Amino acid sequence: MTIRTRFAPSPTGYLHIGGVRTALFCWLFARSHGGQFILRIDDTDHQRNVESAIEPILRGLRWLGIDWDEGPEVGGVYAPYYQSQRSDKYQTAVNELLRRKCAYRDYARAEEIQAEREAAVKEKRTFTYSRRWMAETDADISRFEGEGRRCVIRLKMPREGELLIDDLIRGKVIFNWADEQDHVIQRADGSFIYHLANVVDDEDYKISHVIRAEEHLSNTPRQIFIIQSLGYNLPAYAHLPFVAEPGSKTKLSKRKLDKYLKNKDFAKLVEHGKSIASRIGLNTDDENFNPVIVDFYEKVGYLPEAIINYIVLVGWALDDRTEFFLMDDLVKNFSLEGVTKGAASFDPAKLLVFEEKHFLMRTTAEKARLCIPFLEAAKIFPCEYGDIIGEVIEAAGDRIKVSGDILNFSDFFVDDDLLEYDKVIYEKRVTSQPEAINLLSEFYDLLSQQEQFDVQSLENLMQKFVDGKSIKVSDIIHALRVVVTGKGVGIGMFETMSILGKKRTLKRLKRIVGTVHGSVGDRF
RNA sequence: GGCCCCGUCGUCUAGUGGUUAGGACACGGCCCUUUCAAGGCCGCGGCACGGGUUCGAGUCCCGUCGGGGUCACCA
Repeated sequence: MTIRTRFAPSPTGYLHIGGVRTALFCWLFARSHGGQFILRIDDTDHQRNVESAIEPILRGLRWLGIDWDEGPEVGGVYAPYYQSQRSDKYQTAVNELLRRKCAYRDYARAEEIQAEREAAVKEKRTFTYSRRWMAETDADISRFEGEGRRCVIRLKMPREGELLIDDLIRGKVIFNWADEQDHVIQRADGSFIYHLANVVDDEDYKISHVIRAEEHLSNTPRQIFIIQSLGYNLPAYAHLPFVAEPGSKTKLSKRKLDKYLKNKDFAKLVEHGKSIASRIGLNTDDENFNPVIVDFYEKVGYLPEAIINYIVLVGWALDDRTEFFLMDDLVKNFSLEGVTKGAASFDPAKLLVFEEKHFLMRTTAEKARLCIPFLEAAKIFPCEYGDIIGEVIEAAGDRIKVSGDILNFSDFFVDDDLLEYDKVIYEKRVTSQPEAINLLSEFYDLLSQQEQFDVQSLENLMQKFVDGKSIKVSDIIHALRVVVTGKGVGIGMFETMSILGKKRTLKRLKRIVGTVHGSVGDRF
């Protein structure tokens, strides 16, 4: 049997991180068995703007390396892959269900059904529709229509017996048919409900394994009823636990950002993302600028393989020690048996660890290629010092974990006369230190006579300088850092000067100690 | 509330009757240190509870408790 799985997103306009996990597991299962992965758009209830609402989803999946064999933009033998374009198939199925008396026309008004439901709740019993407005004969139909009623089509569910589902992840799950409702499958306006469309599509597309989130487990019986009624092939089911909120078991939701921000690690993730996004002119107030949505990571410069590596481990494990995976490793090793049953919460801190590991694996040239777009977006590139980017990246080492982090080192690329200073740090390290300017001034003179500008020579020079004055390196180096880089933190000071070179280092120093041996200038 | 699912360190997990319950992240301490990272070493920390079954239970059974999902003319 050919393994065929599918991921069926609704056109919501964004790709949820939990959706990614589901899609990834479906994709991995198909790929690891030499099968096919199908993408289908569940747009039965959305009429407008479908194209713009699925674009972010398709782009997100592609960015992550999750490609589809059949579906939007690639077509396939069972096209179309949009539910909105398959109404004729659904109508045929509904007619057949009606013919086989597995479904019926129901003329109840919404309030009438509601009244029955409320009565059941009041009497504390399971609600079971009386089928009072069920029409199975032409006489019934004309009578109800004579009363001005309109009908929906409902499933005529069994009212006794059990259903056993053998789920690949949960094992055997038993449902009582009597607990199930006569669900609507076609609305009064003629449109179709998800459950019906879903089953018809899975049959038509020859889906062998339905791998989806756990929230669908409860509505599997009604789908199996349709499958059995129509004589379709029963797919294998695998219900995945969902991705939960940080530190909780509740399903992760895009709309609860405010709540998640109370989590320290989550807040840090957002903060970090915002600091990058704001520098490249992105609107960080956009509701989709949110770590629950995949777009966030792409915008800030995360590596897709890091997201994949992290998210696959939320609810799946190979063994007791292997954590680092590339896509190929996953295709080789993935199996549904490794999927865990409990909901697993999203851990922003651990995600960042995977990002770091994957980023550090890249060569300097690759990192540069990833970082440059951010410098361009921040209008720092193109610039005349562009060729030192490789040196900066190497010196920065793991201080750059995400491509956008290169912006923390933009001071290397700005014009020496336009360097901006962190006022607070400047005050602390220079203005409020009486000796600072004099020391820097003397060091400036030494530097200007220095030929060798490599790290070791500069370090030796500094050592000699402080030894001669009976002070410590730390008594001057902080002031030196602010003056040369504008910041209080950064890569090693001698590396910094070495990368900038003698000319630029002196130029920057001179802005502050320009009035040699003089007082603090009113530079800003 | 009915039905269904789930329950190992704070978090992600390994564990398929006999383990000093393992790893990773986070956290704490020490070392290193010109800042920030990183790195090295050490440490804290868990089988939800109660009954069974068994020579022996995190692992099997029952119950309790806790968490979650679902009960739409949403998907």
